[in-house]
Amino acid sequence: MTASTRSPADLERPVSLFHALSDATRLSIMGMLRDGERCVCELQEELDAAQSRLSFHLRVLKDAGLITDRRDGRWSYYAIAPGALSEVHDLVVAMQPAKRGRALPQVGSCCG
Amino acid sequence: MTASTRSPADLERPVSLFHALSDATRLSIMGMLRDGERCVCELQEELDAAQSRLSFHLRVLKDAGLITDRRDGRWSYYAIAPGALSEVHDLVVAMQPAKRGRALPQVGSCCG
DNA sequence: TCGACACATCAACATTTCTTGATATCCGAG
DNA sequence: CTCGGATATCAAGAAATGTTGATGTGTCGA
Repeated sequence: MTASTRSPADLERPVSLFHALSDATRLSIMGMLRDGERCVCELQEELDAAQSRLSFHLRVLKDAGLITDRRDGRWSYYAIAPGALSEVHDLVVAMQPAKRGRALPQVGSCCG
Repeated sequence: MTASTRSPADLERPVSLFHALSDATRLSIMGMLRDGERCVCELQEELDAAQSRLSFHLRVLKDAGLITDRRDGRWSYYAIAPGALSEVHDLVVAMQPAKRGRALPQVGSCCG
C-alpha cells in the first residue's frame, strides 16, 4: 500500500479535521482563540451568533480535537488545542507532490 | 479590524479550500495525484467509484483551485494545482496561536 | 432556597452536500 | 459519417449538516 492508496479508516481523522475548519463561523472562532482563551459569552458577543448555534460549532471543533474547554465556575473557556494545528499542518505538507519522486506526466499511458 | 475579526467575504476562500479537503473520496484523489497527473479512468478504477460521482468530486476540487485539468483527446488529466496547497499551508500557519504576542489567559475577565 | 446567569442539549425544520442513474458532449477510429 | 469510448452534466432522491427556539443542568449570589 502506497501513500496514495489509503483505507477509509486512515482518512477519517483528516476528514474530521478539515471538515471542522470548513465553516465560516468555526474559522471565526479559531481566529478569536488565536490570541488566547475565551469564554462562550465573549465569542457570542463578538460573533453575534445565537447561543445554541455557537455551542454547536464549538462542539464540532472540540470533537475534532482542535480546541479544548475548561470549566471555571459558570463559565466555559475554550482555547486552541496545542498540537492540533500542527497535525493539520503535517497533513497538508504530506499532500504536496513529491518533488524528486518521479512525478512523470505519464502522458498517453492512459487506458491502454 | 484585527486578524481575529474577519468579514465573511475573507472567509469564503478558506472555507472553500477546507471544504474541498473534507471528504474521503477527495482526499484519496489528492493522494493519487501526489505522484503525478492522472486521467479520470485511472482514478475511477483505483477508487472503484461511479463515474459521475468521481466527476462530481473532481469538480469540487477544481472549483476550489486545488487541482487543474487538461484535456488531451478524449481523456482528461487532473493534477494538483501548483501553489494551491501552500495556500492551505499558509492558512493553517496563520491560525496558530501567536507565540510571543501576549496570549494572556485573561482568566476572570469574562463577562464583567 | 430561590432566582438569574452561562452554557449544553434536544427536537424540528431548513439547507447543503452527496449519490445514483440517465442523458449530453466531445473525440478518435473505422 | 457513424459508432463507441471518455467524460461532463443534470435531475431526483438520500443523507448529512446547520439553524432556531425550547428546555435542562450546574453555579453563583442574595
